[in-house]
Amino acid sequence: MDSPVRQHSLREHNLALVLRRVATNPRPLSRADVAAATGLTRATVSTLVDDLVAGGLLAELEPVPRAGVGRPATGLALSPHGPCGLGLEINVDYLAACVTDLSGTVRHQIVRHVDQRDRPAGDALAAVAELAAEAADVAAAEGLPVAGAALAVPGLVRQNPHGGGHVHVAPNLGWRDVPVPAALGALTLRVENEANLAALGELQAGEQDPDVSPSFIYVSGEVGIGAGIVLDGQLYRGAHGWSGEFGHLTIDANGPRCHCGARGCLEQYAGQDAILRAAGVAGEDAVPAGLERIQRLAQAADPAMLAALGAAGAALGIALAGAVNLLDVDAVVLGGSYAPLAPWLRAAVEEELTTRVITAGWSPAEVRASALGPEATVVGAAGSVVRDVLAHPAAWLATLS
Amino acid sequence: MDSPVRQHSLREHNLALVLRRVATNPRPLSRADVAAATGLTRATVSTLVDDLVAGGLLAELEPVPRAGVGRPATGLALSPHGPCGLGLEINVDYLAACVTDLSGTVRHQIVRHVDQRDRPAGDALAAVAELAAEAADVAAAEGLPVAGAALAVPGLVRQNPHGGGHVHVAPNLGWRDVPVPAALGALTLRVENEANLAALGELQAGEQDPDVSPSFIYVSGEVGIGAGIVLDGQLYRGAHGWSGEFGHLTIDANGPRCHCGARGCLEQYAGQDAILRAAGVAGEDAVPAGLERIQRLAQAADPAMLAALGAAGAALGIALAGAVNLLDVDAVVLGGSYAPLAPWLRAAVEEELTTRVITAGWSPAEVRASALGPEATVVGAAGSVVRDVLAHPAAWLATLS
DNA sequence: CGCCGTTTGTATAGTGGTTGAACTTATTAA
DNA sequence: TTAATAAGTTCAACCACTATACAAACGGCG
Repeated sequence: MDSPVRQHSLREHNLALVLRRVATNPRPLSRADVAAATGLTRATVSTLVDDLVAGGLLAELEPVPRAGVGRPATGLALSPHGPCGLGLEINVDYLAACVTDLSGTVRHQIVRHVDQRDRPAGDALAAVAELAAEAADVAAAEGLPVAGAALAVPGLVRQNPHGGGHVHVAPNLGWRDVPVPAALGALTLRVENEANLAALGELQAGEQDPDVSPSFIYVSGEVGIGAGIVLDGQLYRGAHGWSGEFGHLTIDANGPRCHCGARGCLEQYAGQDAILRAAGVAGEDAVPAGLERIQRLAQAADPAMLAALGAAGAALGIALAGAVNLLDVDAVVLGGSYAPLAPWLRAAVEEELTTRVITAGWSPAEVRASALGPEATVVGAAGSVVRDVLAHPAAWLATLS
Repeated sequence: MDSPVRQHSLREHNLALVLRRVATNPRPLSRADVAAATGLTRATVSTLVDDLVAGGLLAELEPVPRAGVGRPATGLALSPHGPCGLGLEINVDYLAACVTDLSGTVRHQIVRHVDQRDRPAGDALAAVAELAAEAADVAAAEGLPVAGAALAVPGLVRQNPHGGGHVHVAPNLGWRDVPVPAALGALTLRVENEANLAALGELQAGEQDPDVSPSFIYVSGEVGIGAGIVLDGQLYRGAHGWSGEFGHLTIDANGPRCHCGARGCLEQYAGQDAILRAAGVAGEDAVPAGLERIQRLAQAADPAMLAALGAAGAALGIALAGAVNLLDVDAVVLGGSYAPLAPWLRAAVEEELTTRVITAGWSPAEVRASALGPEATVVGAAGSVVRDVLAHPAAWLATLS
């Protein structure tokens, strides 16, 4: 932030400005449109667009015959052959990889169902590297250069500045102090918390107007409960990258003991295990287990399960109300396994938000289910790579020459 | 954010860059020092500094005989005759005003003890305008041009973009839907929540290294409990400016009813009235009342009061632990009336933070008492005006010509 | 069918801000 | 007195933008 600004930075900024305009607009824009929207002159936009087209980020479309009089405009859109992002995910019972292009479209996706709990961390990392290589091959076959990779891990992660990092602890994977390499082959690899990347996925899916900066909390209810916090259109990572440890907000100071050592953590009320326990179906070796079990029973209107979900929703609502009071966000997104359960959780969550959020009367926070559902994480991971390219096109162009 | 960047913006940025360097450095810097620190060339720094000196923001000091060889450097420092900020505060039992110069030094301060609870909002605003005029006269007498004014109100405020705003509700003042004018005479007036401005004051007081961006939560325990959130060195205001409604975080979902309509809000455990009640001295017409009463009893080691403060600290700690889990901040600042009570609160707060914050083992959040104490709010208000000038010197220079 | 008006996109000169190198100034060390 | 050193200034060059003029590609109209 404390860097001087030279002529060059100016160009970098304006390249990004033009690219973002085209990227966030649902329909193709002409150079003249971009000029009008950004406030730059048509001449400047032309030279900027030339660079972006030469760098393979933008593509010129066939000039469509325009409605009114005058010379028809050549449409500009994100290049379908531009750099793509590689998203990777390690989770409790599966590994996943996906490739998204510049527009955020998923071009390829692989999910491998493998239980990670009994495996050493090294094996999981090796397996995900294999998956990544597979995905990279697909990208290469489609002629997409890969800009980088992002790996989602359900745990506390310290990111290194130039890729790689360190997983301090991932309780549900049984990981502790696992180093993550800075690169997969030639690709730099960013590690990040699962919920953060899912929140980014949600942000991208919801982005319409380039002038609006949404603020929301994405709650990811997997086996643990995490949250990704988006403030003014930006993912907030925290001072050490450990923001969003939502599962251990206190619901009742004297509540049941949590594995973290404290008492009455949210996870003890709204975690998957807690819901099953509250519904009286824990410990049974019934198939299906976990989320699916909950969903089946809820769909069958099992009274115990409906009550359990109501209680979980209330606890979730109390925690979310605290977060909204603190952060004044517009919306709360129920993600991860909460997304399919949203129909049964929403009422309780909304009730708590209404009574406990002090500003609810003026501008109530919206409660919505994640648009992407459980795929939000991998897609968000891949999207985060693409997002970086779109935000700093000059850096990408520099790698080409 | 979506504005194009012309040559002019470049200069604006670099003017701010140079000014910030000089402002945040404890000792005078030479042009050459600034060039080395910022990465700009000496030539560029020279022209920038010329503008800043001409605009009355920087002053050249007498060239001190330097230690080593070479031409002695002319020191640069913030001008003592530069623009100053006017801070105003309306609180339950007093009005305050203060004037701070560019360096943040308080040049003048007035406190008027008047109970606001029985007065109409208009009267309080008129009285504070009078105070502001008085302070502005003092500034004029000292030859300080006033850059603007900021008014702190203990309530929910909507800011208008160009000054003024609307107080939706300020429960402890008995205000509801009170409009605040956009200007006091010729001065634009910004309205803001009390805790936010106090947090800014704390931020300024703690600023040493220009390359470090602190993140902390400032808890202001006045009659109500508010919080100011500073993330990466920036005050976070929220989507509508309503962040930091700390007093209504839930401590116990089935706890005592709060005047906000919910149950078990933090204010019912750690508010001034709650502490007095818990110590068994509420309702008595003893003198002194309120904070002073609490302080006296605590100093006298009254067992009931010590227990009450311990309980309040624990509740505060639970709420703060939630905030730290969510936001991953470095520090928690006990401000407002919590500052003088910090000796009796700290242990309980720290205990809860240690057990309930999941990352406490890796990087525990620091708990500290506010450096400025109860003056943080007015001083922060005045400082926020100065801060704007320092952050956007070009805007100030433009007003001169 | 040809001309005009309209809009898009490009070319060219001009402007503002930064760089880099040379130069001046002020001081210490020898 | 001279050499070395560092601070600050001057000036040509450069780069990215703006403004203006112009070429290109279309519809509308007589």
